Order: sequence, then C-alpha cells, then structure tokens
Amino acid sequence: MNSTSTLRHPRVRFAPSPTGFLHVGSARTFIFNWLYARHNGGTMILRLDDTDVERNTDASVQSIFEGLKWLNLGWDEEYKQSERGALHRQMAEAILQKGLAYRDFTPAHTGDSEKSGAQGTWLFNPGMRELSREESDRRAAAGEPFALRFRVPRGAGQAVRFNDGVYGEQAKQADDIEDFALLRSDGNPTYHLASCADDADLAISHIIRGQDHLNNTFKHVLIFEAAGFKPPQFAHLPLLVAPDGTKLSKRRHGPVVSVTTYRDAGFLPQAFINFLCLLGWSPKNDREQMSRDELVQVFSLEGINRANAVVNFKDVGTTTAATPDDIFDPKALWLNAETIRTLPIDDLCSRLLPIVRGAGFTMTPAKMLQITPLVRERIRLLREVLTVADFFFVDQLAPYDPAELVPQKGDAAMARRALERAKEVLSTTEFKHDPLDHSLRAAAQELGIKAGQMFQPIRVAVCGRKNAPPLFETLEVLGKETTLARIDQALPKLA
RNA sequence: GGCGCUAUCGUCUAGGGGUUAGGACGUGAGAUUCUCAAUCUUAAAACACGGGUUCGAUUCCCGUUAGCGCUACCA
Repeated sequence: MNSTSTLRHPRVRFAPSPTGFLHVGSARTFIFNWLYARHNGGTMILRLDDTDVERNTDASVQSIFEGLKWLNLGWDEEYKQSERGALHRQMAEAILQKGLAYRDFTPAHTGDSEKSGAQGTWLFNPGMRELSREESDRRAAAGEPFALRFRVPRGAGQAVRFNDGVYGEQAKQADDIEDFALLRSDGNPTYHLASCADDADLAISHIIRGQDHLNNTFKHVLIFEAAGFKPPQFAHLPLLVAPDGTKLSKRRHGPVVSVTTYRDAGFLPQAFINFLCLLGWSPKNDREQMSRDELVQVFSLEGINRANAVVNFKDVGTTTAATPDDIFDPKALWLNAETIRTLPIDDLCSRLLPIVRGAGFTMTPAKMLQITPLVRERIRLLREVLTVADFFFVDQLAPYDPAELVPQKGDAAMARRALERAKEVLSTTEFKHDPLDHSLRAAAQELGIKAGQMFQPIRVAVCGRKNAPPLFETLEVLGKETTLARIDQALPKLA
C-alpha cells in the first residue's frame, strides 16, 4: 500500500490485551479509532495483543468481544498476535543481524528487588551491550538463555522524534531511553516488538491509543526505523481518570470501569458511545447529543484534548449499596435518558420487554407497548423500568404505608370518602383517559375536595406509592378489574 | 530520583493578546402539572501561582506548584 492510498484509506487498529474485562478507557480508544476509520473511509482492525501468555485469560477475551459486540460498531479485519510469532521473531532477527540489538545474558530481575533504591535510571546491563558477536553467538549456541535488547544509540546526543496527531512535535534524547527488550529469555516477543512488527505488517497507517504509550512511542519509532519501516502516524488520547485523579482501576473503583456494567444497567450503546466521545474530545460547536452518523461526520483528531478527563462518579466504598447515581457520571445518565426519549415507542418497548421478563414477570408485548409511553420520560436507564413501573407487573402490591393514602391537607376520612366514591364511579366508567378524567373530576367536585385530593388516594391504592405516571393513563392500562380490586384492598387500611 | 505530558466553573468543555470568559451536566430558585418525570425561565459557579514580553495577558515565554504517565524479559 503506497502512501497516497494510505492517506485516503487509513488503516487503524484497536489492540487490547486480554488480561481483564473491557475497560471504559479501552472502549473509548476503540470508538475513536472506529470513528477515525469511518470518517476517512479507512479500515478498522481488531487485533488481540495476547503475547503475555501468563496473564491472558479466555474470560477476558470473552469480555472484550462481549463489550465490543454491544457497542455494535464492528470492524473489518481481525488478528490474533499469538498466531504471528514467526513474524515477530523474524523482525527481531533482522534487527539483531543489523547489529541494532544484542543478547543480554543477565538473569531476569526478580521483581521488586530494585524497587526501594533511589538510584538513577537504569539504561542497560553493563558488559552485555559490548559483548563480541563471537562470544554472544557462542553462548547462545550453548543454550544460555538471553533477552534480546535494542541497542539504543548512545553518547551521540541523538534525539528520537515524531509528530503526534494530538500532542504535536515530540522529541526525546536517545540517552534517556533504556535498552528495552525485544525478546524475552523464553523466546517470546515483548509487547514493543510484537506490536511494531504487526503494525508494520498490517500496514497500519495511524496508531491511535492511550497517552500512557506516549513515552513508549520513542521506542517504537526506533524499532520501526531499525526494521526499515517508516513509522506510522501516531495520535495519543488523554487518559480517563477517577474523580480523585488516579487511573481508573477495577480494584479501586469497582464495576464503573467495566463496559458490561453499563450494558447491564440499561445504557443504550449509542448513549454510552456519545458519553465516551465527550470525554477528551469536542466538536467545538457546543453540540453534545450526537447520533453515530453525526459523530462519524464531525470526528477529527484536532478536536482531541491533551488533559486527562475525569469520569465523574461518586467514589463509594465497597460496603455501600451503590445506586446508579453513585456509580455513573451524571452526564452519562442524562445522555442515556435523552437517548431513551428519542427512541420510537416500539423500539423502546422491544428493549424493555426482555428486561421485564428477565426479572421474572409475565408480560405480553401488547401490554408492554401500552406501558412504554408511561415510562419513557421517567427512566434514565432501561433497567429502571422495573422500579418505575413495578405495579404494572405484580399481581399483589408490595406493602405500603397507609398514611400515603391520605391526601394533602386531608385526613384518613377524606381518603376513605374519596376511595369509596371512586369505587362507585369507576365501576360504571369506561376505562379510557377522557371518561376517567371526567368522572373522577366530577366526583371530586361532588365531594367538595380538590382534584389532587381525589387522585392521590387512588394513585397510592393502585400504584402502592405517591410518585407514579399520570393517573388516567395508568388506570387505563391497569384495567377496571385490577383497579377496583386494589381500591378494595386499600380501604381496610384506612380503618 | 530521571524523562515526558497536562493545568478554564464541582464535572465535561468552547474560546482566545482587548470578551459581560460561552455551552452542557449537576446544584439552587421559580413556572407548569393530579403526584413524579418531562418541559420552560432563572441563579450561583472557572482562567492554579509567580515572573517576564506587551499599551494591554486568562491567552505567548520562563519558572513554581500540583496531577498524571513512563521508567519490567506487563501491555
């Protein structure tokens, strides 16, 4: 692929390593890559960077696919890094042959042995860099284990440079870069090597990834050049952090950082995508709610910020029972609520139905279709249908405080009279909005009480609580039989 | 410690040498309504600090501070 066609048809990739569930930060990286590809008529590639055999898990692979599937954005090509080992070793060999890498026979560090020391930066293991080719070959042939390290140019005051699509011109003295490993002593490639080898082989034109890789990029530029490739275009994304400014982590911050948490709570993928796009990127025209197509249309690297973005959830301890208001960013909730309101009733209905049934209720599509308009403006998350519309689903209302039946500026006697009268009136009224409206208002007038004082006892009697959807619509869906039965059950509570 | 990145309302952000520093979420108040929600109106709320450059700096430069990242034979 020549540079002209690359310019017109960029090839981007999302390369997660399957060492955990799909993180919201990773999801955003995927989305930005996808948006860039679609905006520019390019190719989106999914590559599983599974070179860390120790930490990879199938569950993680599952979680990543599950999450991406839910996002419903798709990709054009798919690869698995572990199946491309030959390619990686080939590039390592090529770099070694050019003398740009060397074998390091020093045993691997045991871990935190070096942690406590406040010594300067480690750059390379003394003696290994200068090992003669003959001795290096001899020891390797003898079976002595070694790591292959990149021979970073030293002492020449040389700088490594690249132009980042977000952070601009970047330069770093080669003398500040350590001789990083290309191959581990078990022969497996490191992330740096495998990533660059694959990016080169797959002709990736733009690498869009988290800013935590900004420093690594100098190493990658070195690898690309050593292997004879022109480095791709880089663009680094600001990180997503917790309210306390620290990196989002499952251990510290709980399920908020997992994409499936959003899915399971009842986010719409579109709203979730919209929310993530607004963290660290802006269309710069005050637009916030955007459809997928609009996002594709306006997305550009120029709109990406350089400062980290806070995902604004409440940092509740693991002991507290977390509510949606605790664990989700208010903006995410608002965006989801807005998106729900834009959904056609039948669409929303078909998303709600499985949730209601999944909670163990029997529900017909026809009845759900009647309920849907009553909850549409009252839920921020699809799952909230279960708490907002519970009284439509249950046979028996959960116990409620009889005091709720008593209207504003009224007493139990007033509630009784209202309910008694309602019973009579409703038994002869057609259960449609307008007739219900007329007869109940008339009844209130007869009793000499305000409409609100008439409605509240009825609402509580049929819904089991004060806050509910509008009364007439509710009664209409509930039907005469259920309504009268619930009023009958309420009356004794006022005795 | 070394290297790098960053800094506008509580949060996400727009802006940019001269502005009433704009929008959104959230929060407060009010309107509307049969409650809730939705909707509408409205209020409070920001340029981290110190030096330059300049007629003028929130904007440009330097420094300080703070935060973050990298500093593994993790990715």
